[in-house]
Amino acid sequence: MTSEIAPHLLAWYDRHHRSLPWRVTPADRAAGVVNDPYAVWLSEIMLQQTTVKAVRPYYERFLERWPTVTELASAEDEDVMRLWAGLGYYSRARNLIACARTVAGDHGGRFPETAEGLSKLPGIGPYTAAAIAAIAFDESVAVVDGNVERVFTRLYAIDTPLPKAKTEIKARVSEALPKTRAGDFAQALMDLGATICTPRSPACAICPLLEDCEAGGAGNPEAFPVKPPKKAKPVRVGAAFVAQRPDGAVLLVRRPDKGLLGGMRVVPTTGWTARQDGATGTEAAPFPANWEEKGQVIHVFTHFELRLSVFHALVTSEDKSADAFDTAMDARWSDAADLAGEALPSVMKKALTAALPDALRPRKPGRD
DNA sequence: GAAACGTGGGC
DNA sequence: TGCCCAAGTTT
Repeated sequence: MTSEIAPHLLAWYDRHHRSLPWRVTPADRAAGVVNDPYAVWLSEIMLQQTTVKAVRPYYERFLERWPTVTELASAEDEDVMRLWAGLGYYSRARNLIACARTVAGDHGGRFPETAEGLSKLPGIGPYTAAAIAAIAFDESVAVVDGNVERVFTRLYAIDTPLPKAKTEIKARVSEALPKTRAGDFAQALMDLGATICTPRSPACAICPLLEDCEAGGAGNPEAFPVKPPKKAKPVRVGAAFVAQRPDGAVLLVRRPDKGLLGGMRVVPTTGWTARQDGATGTEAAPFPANWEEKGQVIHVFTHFELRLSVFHALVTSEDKSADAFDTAMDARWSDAADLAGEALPSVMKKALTAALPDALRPRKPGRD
């Protein structure tokens, strides 16, 4: 029998859609307002594994600073990393730059209009390609993200563990696709997942798809989706060294493009290997100075917990060694007043604050 | 297919 | 407090 999912869902979406800065409302769309593919792309990249609440201010700042993909393509890499700082998953920012330059350079400043074309661009995988194609170009494609996985495993009580269940989920979404309003359908599914069909305590009583839903009918929606067990999170140990000049400037280096915190600014650190012992003291300092331990920072990454011992030293003119810290790691002194605006990941903001409580205040920190 | 890759918020 | 989670992609 014909699925009633799309009509039920779209009727609900017309009344209850969320208002989001990157979104054209159903009413606007009906009035002929079109989505800006650049805005859709930017929001989709930022929203990967990231909450709407966290994304909103970043999205606004990016769009104001770089209103078009061509302007973003011309941006300095480090300026992009600065504005991305704190949002996490920094390879997204590096891929954002690469993608903008490809679109500007190879596609005349226009995004490809199909999921297939979009998926060839850096940072755009199966989900994002489908989402942009549906939302910006109204291509009729299945847009499957974590929300959609949750909604559909519940609708059909799919108990195959993720990610193996993805094939069946995608097939079910495809057969539920409406003939029109592909973008609204995708966004409606995500809104439903975010506001009604939530991971815990879903609001089945007010769900527009309750009569279509197997798990909802059975009263066990929280049994879905089935996920594989998680692995234990190892602890890693290291040290961070905050070198400061008498004028307050702090020595920063740049992380390599690939890997953890790639392309971001940090103070000199030891490696963060899996070892539990060893170089967490001044013997691992980047150069000799009057290092003093100021505290410890614990920061939890996706796949390990980091315990960082934070050292501080006032570097005088006699400490030539600090200047010898050369361009291989792109080292430079950051003025005290500039520090808060640097491309510092959150873990490094914690470390700096541990050494210098006022270091990241917008105004110049306290004199020495 | 599994592992790497950030962060802040909710309960 | 600690675990889970959020519009995934890349290698």
